[in-house]
Amino acid sequence: VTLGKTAYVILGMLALGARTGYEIKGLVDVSTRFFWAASYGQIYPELKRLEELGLVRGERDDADARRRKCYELTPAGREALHAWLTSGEPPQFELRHEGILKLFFSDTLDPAEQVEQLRLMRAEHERLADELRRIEPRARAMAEEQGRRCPRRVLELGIEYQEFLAGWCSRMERQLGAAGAARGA
Amino acid sequence: VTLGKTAYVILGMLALGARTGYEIKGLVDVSTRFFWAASYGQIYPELKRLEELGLVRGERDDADARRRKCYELTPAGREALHAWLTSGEPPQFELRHEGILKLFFSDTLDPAEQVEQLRLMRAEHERLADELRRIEPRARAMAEEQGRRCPRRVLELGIEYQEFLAGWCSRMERQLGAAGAARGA
DNA sequence: CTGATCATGTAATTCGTTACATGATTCC
DNA sequence: GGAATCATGTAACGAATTACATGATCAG
Repeated sequence: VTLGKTAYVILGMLALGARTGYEIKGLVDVSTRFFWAASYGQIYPELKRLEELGLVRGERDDADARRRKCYELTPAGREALHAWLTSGEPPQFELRHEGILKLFFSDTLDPAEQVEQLRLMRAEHERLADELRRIEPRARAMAEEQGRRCPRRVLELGIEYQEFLAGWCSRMERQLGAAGAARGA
Repeated sequence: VTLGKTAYVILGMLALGARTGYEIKGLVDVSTRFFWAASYGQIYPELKRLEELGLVRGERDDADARRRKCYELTPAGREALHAWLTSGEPPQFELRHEGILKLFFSDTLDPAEQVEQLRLMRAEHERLADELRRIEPRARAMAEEQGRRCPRRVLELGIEYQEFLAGWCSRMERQLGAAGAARGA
């Protein structure tokens, strides 16, 4: 039985201290979401499946007013997580970017229209960069209080990544703007 | 009826001169694949659907030794493509990156193991950058012979993109390597 | 004649999102 | 009491990959 990558998101979040499906989803939404998203529709069934596989153990505490089910990693789960973290396979990588796709086919557009699409794409990446920057305090706290540096490192990569794409758009806008102006003059 | 993004890949490739499903797939594999992939399992059914919608017209020529079906854009198809290219919605963007995901959870690994994972991730992005560079002559030819500049622009973005990620890994490897050496000394 | 490439398609499966259903608790 | 949030789950759907099936043509 091979686990999907999303299973490791769950195992990883449990290792970071999340206990319920709800908490996992909450953490994902302020961290891995930007390079690996997950929805309730995946998380709850996958938790059940991981329990059947013996990688997590779930317990419903009757004393708990919220009728939540708290999970924790089993030794086997911890092992599976570590095995994945150190496995030698080239990591899966997949991008779907509608903005770049449009750009690819944009030779029939006039420069002004192309610039407009670039602006739209840049706005989106700037928005994402902002969203990430708003998370920074949380990541900094985690690094300082718990000594967990990786989430912050990855967050910083995320910000640079969004800025890289926004910056490329910006440069391209200037280039096309100059070309358009030259033609117009 | 709203079209999926992959429908626009097909419309766009037909606009660029591809005629059959096979040719579309071939072009996708040396161009958009890196930011929007498509398989036969999508292309052929989608071509049929686009024909029913009147956006493409397909013809099977009996004189053709290969029993292929040649498609072309209808005016409605050209319009749909142009409407999408100029639409004001923020472009869809989705990334699934296992390497970054691993990194996020890597606080339990020792520096040497972390560096090893970074090397793996960097190797992958360097490989992709190379793959893209091998396509460049094709894109340059298209720009010079047909005046289509967008594919080349996008290819250059693709190369810079892969190099950006490889470069980040490289920097991080050095950082962790230095930290590990300091600890070891 | 044989392997590579051209060529079209379908079926099964996997992965993931969205929407829905339900209800408790906490804060104001 | 009412809104926000906590909390768990399922069902329907959609998007995409993979594997399979089939066969023609072309280059050596």
